[in-house]
Amino acid sequence: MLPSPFQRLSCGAFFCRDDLLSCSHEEAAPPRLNRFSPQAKEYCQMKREKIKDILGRQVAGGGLTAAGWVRSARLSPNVAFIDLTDGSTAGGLQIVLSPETKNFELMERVHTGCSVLVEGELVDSPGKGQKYELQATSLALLGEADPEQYPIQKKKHTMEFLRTKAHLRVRTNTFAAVFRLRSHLSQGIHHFFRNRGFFYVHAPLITTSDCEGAGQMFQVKAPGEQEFFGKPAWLTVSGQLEAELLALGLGEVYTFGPTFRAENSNTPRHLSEFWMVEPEMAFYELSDNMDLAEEFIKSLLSYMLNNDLEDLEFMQRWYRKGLLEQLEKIIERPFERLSYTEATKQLSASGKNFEFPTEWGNDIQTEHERYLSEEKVGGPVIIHDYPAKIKPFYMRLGDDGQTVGAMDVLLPGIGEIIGGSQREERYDVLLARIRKQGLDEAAYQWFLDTRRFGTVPHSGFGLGLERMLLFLSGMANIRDVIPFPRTPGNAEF
RNA sequence: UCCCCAGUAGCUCAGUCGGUAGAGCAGGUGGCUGUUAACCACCGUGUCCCUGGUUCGAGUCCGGGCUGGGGAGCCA
Repeated sequence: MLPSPFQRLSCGAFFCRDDLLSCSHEEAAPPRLNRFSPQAKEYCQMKREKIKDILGRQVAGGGLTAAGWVRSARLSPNVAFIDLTDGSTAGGLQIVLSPETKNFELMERVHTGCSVLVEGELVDSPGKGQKYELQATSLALLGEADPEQYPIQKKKHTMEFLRTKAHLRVRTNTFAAVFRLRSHLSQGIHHFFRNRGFFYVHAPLITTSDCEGAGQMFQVKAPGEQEFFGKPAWLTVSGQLEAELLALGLGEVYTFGPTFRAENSNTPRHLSEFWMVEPEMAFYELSDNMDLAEEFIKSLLSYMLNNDLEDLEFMQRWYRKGLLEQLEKIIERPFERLSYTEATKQLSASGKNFEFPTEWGNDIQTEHERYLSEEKVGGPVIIHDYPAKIKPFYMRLGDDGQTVGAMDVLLPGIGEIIGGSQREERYDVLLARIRKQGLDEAAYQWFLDTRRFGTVPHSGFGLGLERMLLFLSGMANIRDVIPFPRTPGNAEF
């Protein structure tokens, strides 16, 4: 464990060891208090309380200790204010200091970005904008932030600028809210599947199956000439194939983890490293798959409204008007379902002057998706049963011999959020499709084995975590809903 | 990868006809008993993205490049 200048006492308060701050690692000596907090001993009277809990109190009154980062500070001779946040909640705690506050003079060094520890009494706030405020009895400055150098100012910054400060942007209201939403969304995913008896399985991230169906892959190499795994290996683009193996034994499973695409995609909706949820279910046909996908999205939105309404309200206020209403509408209404064939007919009949052709056999383009989900339906749309020739080998061939049991869920403003299919469970048909698409059947022997031995109908889909988060946060760029985005030419932090 | 747009102070931007740059915010100093985008006064701030060219003279015009953004493709 690294020596830290900050030590946490059993009471929960912090103090600073200046022997560690000055890097003279004296042993055994009783820890001396840091110059910023000569009175820190007294903070051991009380445990530090999270601002979320403080603001959630039924009534004011009583002493407490709060610690966090200064969002803004205002100082006059006889009164000073700190807007304090500790990440626990969207709101800040209003700290009021007076010359009677111990170490009031430290306020001259308290600026946006500083970390402080404050002891005081919680009172009803006479000011506007907050219910409670903390009347500080003492102040400790844990970490200064030179206002001439600290890049985050108490004003609006552009997302582009904050992206270059990804190590500090979590200290803004927006990014703290987004990352709390991200955490809740992840929890909501596990919640949904656990309630339905699905098992959480872990697919490998390193794979030796070239061509998992989706685009370019990152190659994995160890130092030296030899192939570390005995053959070329790559980072996975999907856990689907392995999830299928596990579903054909466990019944209903899901993976949830990072996945990697080496595509040179430069858009607000693509990452080189992103997180994907991939349920895979035995004994599910395509309609069951679509039912599950619809329930899944609705359940996630409900979960978020029930568990992190505050951050959603923040995002609605600053980033997307009408966000909550939009989410509630989606929960209430059935998703529109359209076969690919019907969809192309509607596109052709729309009277729109599309750039790309809408004849049967062509892929659905972004402009088509937007028309269907934003104009025609005005809500989520599921397109199913696509032409076989534009879809991968593992999708189940329909009785017509022309279509496969694929389905995409489109969300307004986002486009494709889910892609899935019923899997081809018939050995002969699957083998024929592998051969037809020019793939190496030997590399898929283990995959084919599941169809040779005890095969059953099964289905699954993949949902992009960041796209879901984009949708429910109202953020515009996918690079702003993952803490440290990886995109072509960019892997800082 | 293709198309379009942008790059000027710490941040957001303006900069006219080619004549060597200036606003707001942030910051500093002083003032102010309650602010919450605080307020009032004063102060400072520049590789005008890089590179080559045209010109007496380039932030401004032209070529090449880099970075960022938007759109498209690929996809989740």
